[in-house]
Amino acid sequence: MVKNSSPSKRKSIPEPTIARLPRYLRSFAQFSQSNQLVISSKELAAVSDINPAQVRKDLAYFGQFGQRGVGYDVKTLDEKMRGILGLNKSWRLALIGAGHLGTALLQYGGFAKAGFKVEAAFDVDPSKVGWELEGVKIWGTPAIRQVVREKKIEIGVIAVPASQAQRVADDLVDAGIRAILNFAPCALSVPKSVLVRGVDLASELEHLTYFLEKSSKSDKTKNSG
Amino acid sequence: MVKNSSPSKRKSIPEPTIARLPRYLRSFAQFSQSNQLVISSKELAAVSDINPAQVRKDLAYFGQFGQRGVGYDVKTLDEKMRGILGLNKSWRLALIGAGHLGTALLQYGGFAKAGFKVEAAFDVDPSKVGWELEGVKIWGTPAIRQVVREKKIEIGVIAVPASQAQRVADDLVDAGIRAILNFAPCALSVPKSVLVRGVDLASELEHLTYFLEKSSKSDKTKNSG
DNA sequence: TTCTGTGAATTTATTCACAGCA
DNA sequence: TGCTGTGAATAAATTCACAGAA
Repeated sequence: MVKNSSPSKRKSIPEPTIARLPRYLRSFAQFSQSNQLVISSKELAAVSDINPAQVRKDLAYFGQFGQRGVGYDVKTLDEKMRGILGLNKSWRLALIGAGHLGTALLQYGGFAKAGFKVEAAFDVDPSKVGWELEGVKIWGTPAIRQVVREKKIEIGVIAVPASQAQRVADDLVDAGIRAILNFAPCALSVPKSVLVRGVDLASELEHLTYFLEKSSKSDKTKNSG
Repeated sequence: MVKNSSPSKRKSIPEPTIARLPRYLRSFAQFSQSNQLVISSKELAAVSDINPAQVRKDLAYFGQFGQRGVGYDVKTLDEKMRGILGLNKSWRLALIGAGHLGTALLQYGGFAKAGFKVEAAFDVDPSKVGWELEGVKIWGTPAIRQVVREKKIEIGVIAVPASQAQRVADDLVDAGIRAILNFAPCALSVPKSVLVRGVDLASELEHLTYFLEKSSKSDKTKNSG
């Protein structure tokens, strides 16, 4: 309906490109640590296990950050990419489910480092309610709507069993959440204005076993053929 | 080099197809529960949020499982897909890192249900060594090589901090592991005979914020234009 | 020279559209 | 009629290959 004419997105960015940006970000951190100020697409490609032309194309979608004959300034590129991923602001998160997975997510430094601030945690277990976990207050699940609304929380992280996930998602949607990261192994139905990203741990293993199974089978074929 | 002529893979299967198989598996479970014996590609597509033609093409890569005018027998399809994903056997897993994430992975029933058996857990913390976690014995990390080899463990799940991940991966490789699922936010360098799949929790959030940031920006554009 | 930025070529994945079977 | 299976058409992503800037 709307013509795509804004200068920041003359062509729409391919999904796989977006998925690669966080990987580049990790690489910049690596290079920064070893005081390397400039990187070439070739180097970046090598550590990210990607084709150099792909790297250049990915970066070029967002502007001309490199210098011909030289490469890319690590710091500049890091800042630009953070801006593109929306990591210049501190996003307000809610964690639903204060079990082991929830605790792992809070402890794991990656969230805070990338500018995510967990504003509240929720759990059904009354013995947990009122306590703090890694400095984050735990509320009962009935409080989700009110607290999420009051604290203007933008992203919900669902770390509850599959049986409870849809109910939690409904509450988050009611409270005006903008995006959900779902660790429960089930699909969620939400209005299409709300972004959902699912991480299914068992799926990842099943993807591995597909290849293991396949290679076992071709070994057998080799012997019998 | 080698001509691809085996009947089970006349054409090589697209990666995205493989990634969708676990999703189909979840859907079959749903339909089985509600005693629906037959599904059409349309129904399967609706719950999986995929195009029906895509569903048919995905399934047809592996054989002709459907019946024209009718649909697919849920039970048959479920069994076939499990076979293709290698889920008919019980895979032997090692969990490295018995912190909150490791515990969450053990507790989360999805692994056992999909036929994964965690044979041993490992941790650097001496106070954990010798104890059991969800019925799985915890060993010290120096035991990785011996235990993995003795128990013929095939898949390693790395749930340790990034700083320790590469060392752990090296030990697993030495012990003859075939695949690694890596939850540490870093790339691992392993021989190419070993499969690695990384799950980066922060990346998933960053993917979400990219879209949130973009929609915020286009809102502003709307007002100023 | 070296390395970026980018059209063109190629490869891969998705969707259409319909023949064929129940 | 209703649905699968699949070539053909389309769309999307990757890679090549080279012009152009430092």
